[in-house]
Amino acid sequence: MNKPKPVLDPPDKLSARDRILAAANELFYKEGIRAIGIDTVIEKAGVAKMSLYRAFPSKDDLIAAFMEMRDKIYWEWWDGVVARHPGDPRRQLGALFLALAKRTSSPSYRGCPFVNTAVEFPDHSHPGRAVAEGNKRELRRRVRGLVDGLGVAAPALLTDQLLLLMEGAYSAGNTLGADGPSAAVASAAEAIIDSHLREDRT
Amino acid sequence: MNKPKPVLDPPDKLSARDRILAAANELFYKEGIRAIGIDTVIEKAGVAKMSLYRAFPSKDDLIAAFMEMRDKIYWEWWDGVVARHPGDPRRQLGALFLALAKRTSSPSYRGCPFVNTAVEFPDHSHPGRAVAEGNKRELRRRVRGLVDGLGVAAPALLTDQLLLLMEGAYSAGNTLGADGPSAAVASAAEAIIDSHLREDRT
DNA sequence: TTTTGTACAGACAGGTCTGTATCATTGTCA
DNA sequence: TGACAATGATACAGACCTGTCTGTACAAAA
Repeated sequence: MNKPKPVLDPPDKLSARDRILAAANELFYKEGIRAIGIDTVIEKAGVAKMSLYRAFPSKDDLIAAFMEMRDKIYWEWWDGVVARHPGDPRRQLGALFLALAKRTSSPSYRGCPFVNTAVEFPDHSHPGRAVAEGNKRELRRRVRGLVDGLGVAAPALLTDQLLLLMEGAYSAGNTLGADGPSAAVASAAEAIIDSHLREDRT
Repeated sequence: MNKPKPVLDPPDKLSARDRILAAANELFYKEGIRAIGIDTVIEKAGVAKMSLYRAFPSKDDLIAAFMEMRDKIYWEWWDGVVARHPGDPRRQLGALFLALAKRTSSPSYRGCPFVNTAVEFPDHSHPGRAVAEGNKRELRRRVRGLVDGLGVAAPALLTDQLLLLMEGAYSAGNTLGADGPSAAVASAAEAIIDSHLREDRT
């Protein structure tokens, strides 16, 4: 009888689960996971509390799902950039670092979500942190794959050096902001790669 | 009733304030600030709750004091490393990056406390975050000071590239651990610096 | 001795957190 | 129409959080 809500989400084809995940994605990234309570998530998602706990048995499960969603999006972005230069690892790396510089220099950038989750949850057995660490291991694996295509003498070293630049851009984008060092990441990668190629030639 | 306030701390026993700060330093760094409650701090410090609130009006004030303590320690460490090669910015940078590699490759390393606090508190007006951002700005200023001594053509760019490596070592030390890329930071810095010096020569 | 500053111990208030229980409502499809 | 699954609304439990309050102990200063 009492109907205070006029159901203002008409063709909301998204399921409650998807709306929850979308809300958590935004809130967790922008405000931090520990800072956001379940009530804030369900309010933003426009969903009942029980709908959340039916889809995710606990907050940790929601955090893990949030991380897995970010992981999936990340590699889709990665594949999209890499696909622009098929068979050319040198250009693929260049494009990745250029895209990275742009992304981490955005004013709304709040750091790498995987790093942030690792910071908020020191326990390695936390399901969210586990996904985050998996992302970083996969990142190392993929960069190594591209570096191997360059034919340098020390591919493992170059891989790690490039990873440092990527992680640095993520972190500096958060702490120093859009005017920070993140914009220099592409040129730094070029310099490092060139130094390895040059050494290879001698 | 003007009190001269000699404040002779008994050498055998730290003041309540110092014990609180020491406990918070350990707990906040190892477990995260939001994860640690006041009760945990006072229990570890062996101190009454009112002793904490007399020394620090609020938890935020304790966080800020923790950050300031870390900031002080950080620059003392920095000055100690730099002092080993007076008047030689090239060697000073090399020593800093070598020390950084060692520090961030320790198994107990949990990331840069300033970065971690910035991650946990997105609000720029938070007193703890303010100190953290100040530390990063000062870091940029100091690196720039050393780079200026190298006489390269693009000191601002080299500064930012080196900062990316430093931040990357901090971050990777946390997410990828002791076997991660952090150990490569010194060689990466050498390569970047050399590339600038070489370009300068041409 | 009296006063004062500092500290410990513990109860408590008021709020927020995660997670559960119960019931009402809606949309879909047979 | 009727059954059923998904969802909404809401109250609640129990834990934990920050911060306050009261009372006690002790040592140094006045």
